[in-house]
Amino acid sequence: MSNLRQTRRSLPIALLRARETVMEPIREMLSTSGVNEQKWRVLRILEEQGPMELSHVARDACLLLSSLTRMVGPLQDEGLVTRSTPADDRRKSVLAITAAGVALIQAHSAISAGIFQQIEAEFGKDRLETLLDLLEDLRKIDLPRGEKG
Amino acid sequence: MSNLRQTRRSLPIALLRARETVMEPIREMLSTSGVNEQKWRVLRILEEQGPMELSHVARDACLLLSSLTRMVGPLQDEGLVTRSTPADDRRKSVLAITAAGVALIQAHSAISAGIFQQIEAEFGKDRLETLLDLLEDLRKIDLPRGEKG
DNA sequence: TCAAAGTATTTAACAAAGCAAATAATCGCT
DNA sequence: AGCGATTATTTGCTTTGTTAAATACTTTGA
Repeated sequence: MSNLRQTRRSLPIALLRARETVMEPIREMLSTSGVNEQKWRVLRILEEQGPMELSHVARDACLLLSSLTRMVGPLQDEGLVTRSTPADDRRKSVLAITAAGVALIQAHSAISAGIFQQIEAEFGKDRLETLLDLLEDLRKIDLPRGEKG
Repeated sequence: MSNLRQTRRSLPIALLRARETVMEPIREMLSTSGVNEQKWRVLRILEEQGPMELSHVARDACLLLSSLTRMVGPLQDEGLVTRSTPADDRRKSVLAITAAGVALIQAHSAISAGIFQQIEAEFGKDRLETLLDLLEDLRKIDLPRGEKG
């Protein structure tokens, strides 16, 4: 009945648009790197957190496990990661970044840092900190997850 | 303060993860709607802003124009949008949501509002407002765009 | 009026990711 | 040993990203 013309702000769209803004220069940087956005995320996560199980990498990189599985082969072929099976649980598969993978990230670290600094300069250091805090906290909220089935 | 953790916080990944958190229940909602995330965005934008040129819809929905073009046919076939060519400039193509499209959105508006309310309750109303403000401002910053060529 | 330049959209082709369902290998527990 | 749960892989299909080129229309200016 009540038809309030609610141009209510949409959190999903706001997040998407902000991400597009930030990713534009990063995508440009990656266009000369030989890896795409998803592979870049995987490498960064492995570099920061060390060897990890596939499912944990998928969770942290926001990738489906099946998508991650599919890209591991190419990543190995490019010499950027290695995989191994821990003896204590042979269902698992542990991914680790190679020296070449680290080198790839470091080769772009200057540009990457420059982009981040520009964002910081344009946006303000404390506001950026606040934003990062809020985003991390948002990640932690407990929404009722739909159990399919 | 302690310098235990060296992990630098990544804005792109933080944005992506926050978005995944928010989108999870929304994707579940959409799984019964017959439209995917992208189509949902297009319909919401048309519903809120009225008939719009394709390129403007693409910009607001964070879609490539070619991707949007590709989905217009199916959206028409499903009876959710109509397109027309304005007489004053026949290069353009204007998209408008149909009654069925509005009905589709309204059929899920209760669930959608519920999700948003839960986010608000878990996260806090003013922090959410702050987050939305920051995200919108981030969108406005002027990063040096790479001119390819 | 006509050609050139500009704008809006379309099309095509390939790589890649989402998604869902089936399969396999392994582990924990009884 | 055997059963159910966990972890990962595979597969088939759909969709989008991406790039480049083509098409259709409009504007500009000689």
